[in-house]
Amino acid sequence: MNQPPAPMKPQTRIQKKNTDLIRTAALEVFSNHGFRGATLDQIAAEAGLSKPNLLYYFSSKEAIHIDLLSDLMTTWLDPLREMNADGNPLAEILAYVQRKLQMSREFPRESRLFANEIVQGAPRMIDGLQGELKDLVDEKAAIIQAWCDSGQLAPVNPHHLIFSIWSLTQHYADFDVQIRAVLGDKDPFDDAAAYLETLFTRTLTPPSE
Amino acid sequence: MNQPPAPMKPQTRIQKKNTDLIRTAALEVFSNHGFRGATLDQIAAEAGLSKPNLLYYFSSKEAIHIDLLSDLMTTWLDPLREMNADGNPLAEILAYVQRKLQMSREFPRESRLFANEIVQGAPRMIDGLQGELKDLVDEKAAIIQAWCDSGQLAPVNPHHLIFSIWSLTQHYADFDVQIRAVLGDKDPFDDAAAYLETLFTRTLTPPSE
DNA sequence: CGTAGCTTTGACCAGCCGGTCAAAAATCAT
DNA sequence: ATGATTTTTGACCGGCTGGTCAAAGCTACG
Repeated sequence: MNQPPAPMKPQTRIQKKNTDLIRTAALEVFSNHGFRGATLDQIAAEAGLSKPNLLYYFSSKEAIHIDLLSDLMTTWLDPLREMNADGNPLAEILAYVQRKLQMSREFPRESRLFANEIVQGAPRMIDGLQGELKDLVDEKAAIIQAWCDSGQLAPVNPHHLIFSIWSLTQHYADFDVQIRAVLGDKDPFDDAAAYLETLFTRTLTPPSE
Repeated sequence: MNQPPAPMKPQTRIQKKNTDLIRTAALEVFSNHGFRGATLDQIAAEAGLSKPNLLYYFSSKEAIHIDLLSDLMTTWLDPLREMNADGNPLAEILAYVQRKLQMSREFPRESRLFANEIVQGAPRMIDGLQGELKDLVDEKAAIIQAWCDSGQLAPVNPHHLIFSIWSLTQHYADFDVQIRAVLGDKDPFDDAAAYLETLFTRTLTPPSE
């Protein structure tokens, strides 16, 4: 049989090499231009392959995009999963903030891919958002609520706390151009880390008394 | 002479009506699909005009987009311009936060148009970012710095404070889909307003002593 | 070395999309 | 009313883009 091995795990070494090449190239192009703005020719050029060769490994442009997004959803939530109900509340949250900021620094393409998709209504992610993501957020929000109730954290709306962490950290990847336009080309991440540490410490430290 | 009146101010009543129709339609389509994802046919349909008719009023698809963006840049910065060096520092900043959040609530399309453009590297806005926007931000950052120095605000990095206000407020427009996926379809803005009030109050209230 | 299966590609296609144009329709000035 | 001007549109075009296909090249293995 001659069937392109698109949806299943790659098997031969050359299949693994080329699907990885394609994923990397597609991430670069999709994150810079969005789904509709990206072309298969661009992705092929970036990957150093011919266009029909891309379509030998993935059945369509959309298949590549979906492949990237489904990978992304899980890895993107990993830092939140690590938040531990048994740790020190403030330390756990500050560590989560720093992990998330670190992801914006190391993986800005992934962040922008995500942002592009959400801003345009997440047509290809809505299921994941309402399922995996909502469940995890609700679970962690309950933990934060418990921390507030026990007086270990100053009282806050737990869901909006999580939204604010996403917002503030991803902003440094997604709006990178704007930030550099204002600050010049100096790397903003060290200052950002210090600022966010201060902001969340002041917001969450319970009133000493 | 027969010259399309595209770049100058509309004159006849019918010109004003149709350019406004087109702007409204284009805002809807561009904000939902991005520049590349939007088509002239979509915009024409949304405006209730024929495609050649669009191009009678605007010389190209890009001309419509640029028209929207240049309007946006100034109105988007208005809330920041209103921040008054002579007012009460904390109150001034909290009022700015609420104005900006209100804009996300009332004009989510404008916010998403802006976000789409920035995330993809702002190819058509970079000049405005490095000019008008940078100048205004530097000016207001100096005011905030003075407030911190005089002890009226807790010390913070002024530029990153401004970034955080942008990030947190625009998030509720740009990532609306994600927020509603987690919270359900209940309007999140009232809770957001309360949360942001708390967050910035705690962050900026100087240590009482 | 031969061959069976995996990989690569040049040539091609149909549909879409931004944009043009000439002519028709509507509007306006007198 | 009527001629001049503005507005509208159907028909069309060339280039791009996602995707196909058959044939050629390559690899692994007996």
